[in-house]
Amino acid sequence: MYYDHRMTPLTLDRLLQIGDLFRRDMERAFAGTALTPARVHLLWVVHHAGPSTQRELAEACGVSPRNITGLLDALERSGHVRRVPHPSDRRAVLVRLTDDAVAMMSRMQIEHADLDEALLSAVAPDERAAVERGIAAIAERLEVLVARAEGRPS
Amino acid sequence: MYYDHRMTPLTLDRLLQIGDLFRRDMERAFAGTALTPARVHLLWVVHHAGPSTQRELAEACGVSPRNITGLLDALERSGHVRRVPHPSDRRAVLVRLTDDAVAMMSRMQIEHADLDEALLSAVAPDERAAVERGIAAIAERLEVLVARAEGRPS
DNA sequence: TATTGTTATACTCTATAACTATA
DNA sequence: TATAGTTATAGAGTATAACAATA
Repeated sequence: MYYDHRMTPLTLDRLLQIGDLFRRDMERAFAGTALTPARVHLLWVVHHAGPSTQRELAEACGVSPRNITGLLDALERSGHVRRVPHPSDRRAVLVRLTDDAVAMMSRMQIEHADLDEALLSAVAPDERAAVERGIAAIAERLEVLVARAEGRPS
Repeated sequence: MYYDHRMTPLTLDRLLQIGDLFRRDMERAFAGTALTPARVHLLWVVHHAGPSTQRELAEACGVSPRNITGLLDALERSGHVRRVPHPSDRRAVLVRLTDDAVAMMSRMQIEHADLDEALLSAVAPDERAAVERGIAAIAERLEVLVARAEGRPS
């Protein structure tokens, strides 16, 4: 929560507020279950990438391999993923969603798209295309600025 | 990181990506110091609210009072805040920024506004007003949806 | 009796470093 | 020698519950 509560918040504050609201809502939605935002994100990555090694998942999530081990331990206990042997590399494992998890992620993907639509419907119809373009442009600009600050000019 | 990497990401994915990029950049910027995103956010709240009780800060940050105790312990050790006696309630303390922290937060506020401008300058000038309106509308809509989901119809 | 903040405890997310088993 | 994943260790953020001092 890095946003401000002044009379007229900066657009950047609004953008940060959106991320926080989303995360908080996800935590609430999964309260009492084994799922957390980090674990759901990992499921999301596996859902879209298909069976993957832990190394690949660490890369895709932008976290350390060790962190993936811990998240997967929890997701395996809760029955959302299985670790199966890699067919050609006995060091590695392939992470797969269970059938239940596949069904859950499919539902979640639909809800995600529904939420996207519900949010965009708050925009004036004749401005919607501009808003979608603008948000994409802002995200891309920020990506460039962050990459530059990290010293890897993209 | 709840966004997707498909060819044409949903606008919602872009919005979540923006929040993650911002947080990651802040972590990088403060690496090696005592500051973290949660602590900076707390400084930000104190900077804007003025001297406050821990109870008030917990409310403003949306976290437990116990959590504020821990964040303030670290910020006091690092010389960013002081706890001073409350003038009329001997149970409570007033949290104040140190002079150094005030100076730092003032600089940060300027940088924050500069970043806001840098991001919006990525938007076509004739669409900028629509994009600002649209993002505000999306944030407000999401706030309503989350409040409803939490069972406190706003 | 209610409130402010702390101590006690616990869980999650995260990281680095050292180690094992394989390549 | 390099890579995939785990064990060991540690720090940060978060929560609830029990407690002290004060209101």
